[in-house]
Amino acid sequence: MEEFLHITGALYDETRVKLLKFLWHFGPSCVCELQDSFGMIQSRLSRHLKILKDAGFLESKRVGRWTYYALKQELDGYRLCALERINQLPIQIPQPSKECRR
Amino acid sequence: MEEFLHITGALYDETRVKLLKFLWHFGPSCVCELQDSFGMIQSRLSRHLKILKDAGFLESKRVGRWTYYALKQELDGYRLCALERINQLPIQIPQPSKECRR
DNA sequence: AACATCAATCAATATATCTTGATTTGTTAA
DNA sequence: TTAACAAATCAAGATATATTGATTGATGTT
Repeated sequence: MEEFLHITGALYDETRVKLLKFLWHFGPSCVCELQDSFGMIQSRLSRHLKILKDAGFLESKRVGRWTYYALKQELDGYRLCALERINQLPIQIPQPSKECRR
Repeated sequence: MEEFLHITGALYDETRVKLLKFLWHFGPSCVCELQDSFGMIQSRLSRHLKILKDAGFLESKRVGRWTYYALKQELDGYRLCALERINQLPIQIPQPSKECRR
């Protein structure tokens, strides 16, 4: 139960849904890129990324000063089902910011 | 997006998850039965049932004084996927109360 | 009609979550 | 070592959700 609520809680936020779709489309991104793309301050994004990571959707890798977040490769049935649904949603996600891609 | 958040919001609550599993196992139930089984007051259950209904999981039918809530027959992909996951969860759900089954 | 029963809704409080700005931690470059 | 940058964490306030008890609405019974 605890894990299920953890997952659904992570999915119950517009920003996090958009982050999942963004990462699906554009691949691993550092926080500062997401900051640029989404026009949100750093602490806000860090928090949402942490929630998605803790819920088992994302993994992170530190490269130098940057931390890259990406969808986990092996998503189980329910998480995958949710992700597929999210990708079908007709929602606008921001474009990746070019200057921050490294 | 709105609908997706509506669905996930409905799933993000322990009582509602248990209600879904209960209704799956024991079929249509009136509010007063759920009241007995779950040991919760009426307004609390009414509210949760309304949320599940509005999110497209339940339908209700009035029979005399009683309102029976039941899982919708035609659940789409994502709702069905969530429901299957819920039924796999190793959680305790209350037994149906015998005196209120009519 | 008067009353009892079942359910929905409302108001108030409690609890949880989100957002922001500031601080702290970790890394790289000068 | 100092400075600059990227990210994580913390504290405070704002917003949303949950719970309770009371009220209202609807149905059935006497």
